Amino acid sequence: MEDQLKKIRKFFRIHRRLPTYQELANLFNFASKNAAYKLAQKLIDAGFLEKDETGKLIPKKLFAPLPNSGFVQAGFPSPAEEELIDTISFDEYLIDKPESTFILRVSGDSMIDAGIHPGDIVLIEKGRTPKDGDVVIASVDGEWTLKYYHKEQNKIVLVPANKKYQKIYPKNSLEIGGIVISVVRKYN
Amino acid sequence: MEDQLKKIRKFFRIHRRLPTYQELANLFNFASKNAAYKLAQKLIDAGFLEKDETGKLIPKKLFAPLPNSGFVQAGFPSPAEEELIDTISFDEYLIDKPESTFILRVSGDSMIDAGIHPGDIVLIEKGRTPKDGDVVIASVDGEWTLKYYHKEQNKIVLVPANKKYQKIYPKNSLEIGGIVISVVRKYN
DNA sequence: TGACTTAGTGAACGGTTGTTCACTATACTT
DNA sequence: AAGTATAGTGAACAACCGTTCACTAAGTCA
Repeated sequence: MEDQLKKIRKFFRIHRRLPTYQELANLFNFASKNAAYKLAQKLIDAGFLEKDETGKLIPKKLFAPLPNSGFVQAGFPSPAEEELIDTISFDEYLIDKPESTFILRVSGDSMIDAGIHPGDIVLIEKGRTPKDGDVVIASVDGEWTLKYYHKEQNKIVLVPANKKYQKIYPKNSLEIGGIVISVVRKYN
Repeated sequence: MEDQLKKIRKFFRIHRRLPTYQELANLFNFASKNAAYKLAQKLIDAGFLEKDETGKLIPKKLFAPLPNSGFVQAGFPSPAEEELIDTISFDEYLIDKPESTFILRVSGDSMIDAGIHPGDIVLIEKGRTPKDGDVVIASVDGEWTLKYYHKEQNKIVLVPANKKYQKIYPKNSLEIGGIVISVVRKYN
């Protein structure tokens, strides 16, 4: 089943859409569309694909799981090996709840020691209760900044990841805009 | 034209595929498919969309540009505003050349001061000549590691972004696996 | 052995697909 | 005022769409 998904993902990567049943049949050298239809149905039942209300195949939210392409120091994984260039959909990998997730570009270096640099893009999910240690976007003195969310004996502390800045003990109200669920950086 | 793209992107986000011409017509309250057809053709000519060899619409590589959702410190951008949850395709944003890009998970902390942490995912493009200051994946003593690529009077130096480690002056052969074009980190 | 599941073939269906053509109404030039 | 783009209508075309049905061959299990 993994092999079949691999082929379909490859089609998806190349054509930027999922195949029709005829195309699916060609992909697997089936003489009949129906074989493809049944295969697709099986993959749908197994939760790997989805269908439109019009019957068209569409990618599941988590269509392509992250390929286990090995660790950097463990010998060089050849990208020529098909499996490694198997597309992952970063969209679906990064975003669980599209309706409550949004994007910000980071300015300032207050979280630089947490690996969040100016110019990076952060994905923020709102409406979730922050856990101790989460990176949150919070309103401090009318300005929104990124900080670690910590608790010290039942009191909330906002901690920057940069020695240049100080911890913040919010006095009255503390507004949390959301918690940072991922960081994306692109060079050049 | 931006408004029209917005509607199409919204359809794409919801349905996980681009509309047919009939659906496009419904989307814009056109009575005729042909109006949609012409609109699509215009957007294709302007470089915002693409067509299959079968005529179907497919997303451009850079289909949805990154929404300019403002900087963190510049007042809180409300995600309720439609435009902000306008999907960006991270895939297309991050990956220019799918055929020569692959994914690695980072182990080790040799680039931690560059904001590349253990567990992060790096996107690597192979076959490109590194520029001074690029982060590259290089083979050092038979092991692959991430390092800054620098030149000191015509000689190549591999510089880690962590004071714990030392610069490497490669003696004979130096194998560059590719250059890091982006970093993706997901929390939890 | 015999019953049952699974995987694929092949044909058929009504509806939808992308595309083209001829036509109309509105707006923008000069 | 006349001419010309631009935007949308409506109908038509063959080709293809998803889906269903009846059937076959191979494998599995008891």
